[in-house]
Amino acid sequence: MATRHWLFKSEPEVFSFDDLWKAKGRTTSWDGVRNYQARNLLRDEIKKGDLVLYYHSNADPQVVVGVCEVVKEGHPDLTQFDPKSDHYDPDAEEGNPRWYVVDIKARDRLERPVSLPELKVAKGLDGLMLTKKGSRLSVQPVSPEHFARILEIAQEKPKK
DNA sequence: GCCAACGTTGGC
DNA sequence: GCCAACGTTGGC
Repeated sequence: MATRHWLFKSEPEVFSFDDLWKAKGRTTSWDGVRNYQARNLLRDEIKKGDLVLYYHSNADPQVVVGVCEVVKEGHPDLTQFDPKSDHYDPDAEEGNPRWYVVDIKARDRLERPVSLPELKVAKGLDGLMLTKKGSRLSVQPVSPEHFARILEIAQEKPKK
């Protein structure tokens, strides 16, 4: 199957691309997703070898900063069973997990971060979910064309 | 800090 | 099953 492409949002205050870069093996489990649409993608759609754009939301500025690779496909998010976790879900049953993660490994830092305003005005990114109004999904599909275009923009000089 | 957009919950 | 109330996300 062809490699597919995704975009994951993270608040850098919580877990930045630098944090991932410094993590053991530059790898982390993408835990804490508590939205069913995103869960379905993590559990069913996102495959080993897929590529992920790492996006900093709720940041100043909001930027795409790096590329990661999926190194482990959907498996249960253990934080749902941990009462001490912020992501604890009292309704999740052992043996019948409700929430899933994939593991991602940081692969490349972009030449430069590409900001949300740039993505909005860039040519060739029509229909990108990230720039749609009201699009809050924290795990989003990205078309191969859009993915390539964003990497290309990162190679270009920043526009003021 | 505000608030629009959207998702979830729960009463009926 | 409807929908109002509430909670969260995330841009501004």
